[in-house]
Amino acid sequence: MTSPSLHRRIVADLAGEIASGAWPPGHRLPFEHELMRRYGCARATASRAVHVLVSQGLVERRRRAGSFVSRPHAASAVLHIPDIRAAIEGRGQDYDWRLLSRMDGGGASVVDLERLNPIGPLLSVRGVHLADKEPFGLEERVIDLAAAPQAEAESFAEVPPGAWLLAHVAWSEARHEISAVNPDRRTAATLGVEHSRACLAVRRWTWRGAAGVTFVRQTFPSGLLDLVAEFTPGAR
Amino acid sequence: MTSPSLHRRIVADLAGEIASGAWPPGHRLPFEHELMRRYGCARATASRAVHVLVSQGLVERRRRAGSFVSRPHAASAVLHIPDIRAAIEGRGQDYDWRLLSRMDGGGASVVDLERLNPIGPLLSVRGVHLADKEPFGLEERVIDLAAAPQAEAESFAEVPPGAWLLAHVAWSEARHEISAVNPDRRTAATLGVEHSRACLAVRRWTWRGAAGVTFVRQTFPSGLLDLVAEFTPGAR
DNA sequence: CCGGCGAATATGTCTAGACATAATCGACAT
DNA sequence: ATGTCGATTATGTCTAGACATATTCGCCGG
Repeated sequence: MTSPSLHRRIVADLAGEIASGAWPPGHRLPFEHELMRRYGCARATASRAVHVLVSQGLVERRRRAGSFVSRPHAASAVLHIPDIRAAIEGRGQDYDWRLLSRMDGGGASVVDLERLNPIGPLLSVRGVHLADKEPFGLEERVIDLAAAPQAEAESFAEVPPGAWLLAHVAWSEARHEISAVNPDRRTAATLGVEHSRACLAVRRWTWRGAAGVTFVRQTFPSGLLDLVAEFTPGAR
Repeated sequence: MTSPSLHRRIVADLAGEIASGAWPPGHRLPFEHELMRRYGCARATASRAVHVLVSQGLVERRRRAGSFVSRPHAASAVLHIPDIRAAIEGRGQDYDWRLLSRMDGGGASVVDLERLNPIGPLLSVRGVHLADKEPFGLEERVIDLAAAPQAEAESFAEVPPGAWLLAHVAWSEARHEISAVNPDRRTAATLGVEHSRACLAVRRWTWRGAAGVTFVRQTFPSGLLDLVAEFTPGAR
């Protein structure tokens, strides 16, 4: 047993009480002065430990009142955004990208584009992710050329736009909406599935500040891709 | 303009440089001593500001080398776990819960149950969430009675087990898997939809430490429920 | 019984130090 | 060229204070 640092030990002790259920939501933590006494440390150290728990969402603090185990735990989890290439190769299959079309203008619904709030001319890219040459997922993407001017010179014939954007464009905010859909006629034909086949649809908007960077709609036939979200307090 | 606190201002300034793209991934932040000079503060204050960015995942620090804008940004987002009742009432509809069955033992696939790692006897609950008396989603749940002994005395005829568990049982870890499925015959009949109708399926395992608390499989016909995940650096 | 006011108190923020530690860099020797 | 070693340096951790500020609680008067 190494001894990392005192404030980490305090964090671990307090988190343990919470995780075990001994301190239920709403329970008041020991005051900083009590922690000082218990661990023989300065107030800054006790305070820092409790702040770590606050930043993890485990604890809420109120002046004069104290620190409390927070309730809403259940409301969120960390969603792992899959890298499609990695997901396919993780299944032991070969990854390929096939560009279907690349054109100026916005090839998405008006509602979706409005939410993006683009400021410049748009570029639309449509293509298929392939696993062992079989369709794995359809990608329909709109890129704001004001946010990613270099995209104009990129054909996206070899490199899927998702990977390209990740490497070339900074962004600060993203929103994902996940739903199940029956594919429309064109999507079903492209993916080689029936209209009746359930598909997982991910729509993602990406912004830098208030300005839209890109919107993408990805459609995966059922069974090919699972999205995973986890909640683990100590993580990060 | 109010002036909140100095370290918050430093955090905001640094985060702004990162969000704007001015400091790309890999860029080195100013040293703490440089921040002390620039803001006229003590080192602890500068250090605290950078630590906040670390806890947000925006920055990584290496001794002697300095602090750097971190790369992997894209890999995760915060998934909002919907409260089904709130989702339905948010649509302006009335919420209802109809219990279909409540029995001892595990009514789920062996694989799903193994992952749960239950330690006590199991209770299975099956029921439907209703919006304006129409089926909204099917819930099939397994509860480990060792983790939630009070569940034995609860009929779940009035209260859906999700809400009940949230209020009565503490947990520390959860895993969600989201997929699109075509409902099997029984599920389709219960939900009043065709087998061809795409459905969103959420499977959720909940643990306290290593011991399983509950496993649930929820199935929603397409169009009724969207899952939303967001990435916002300053959030929390 | 209720409402307002003041005192007590826990956290919020910050300073000015101190010593510890790991990583880097450069000088030096091989 | 290459490898070793020690000095340097930036962060890691912590102390012992200080003043600020929001809440709560109890007292007291109406």
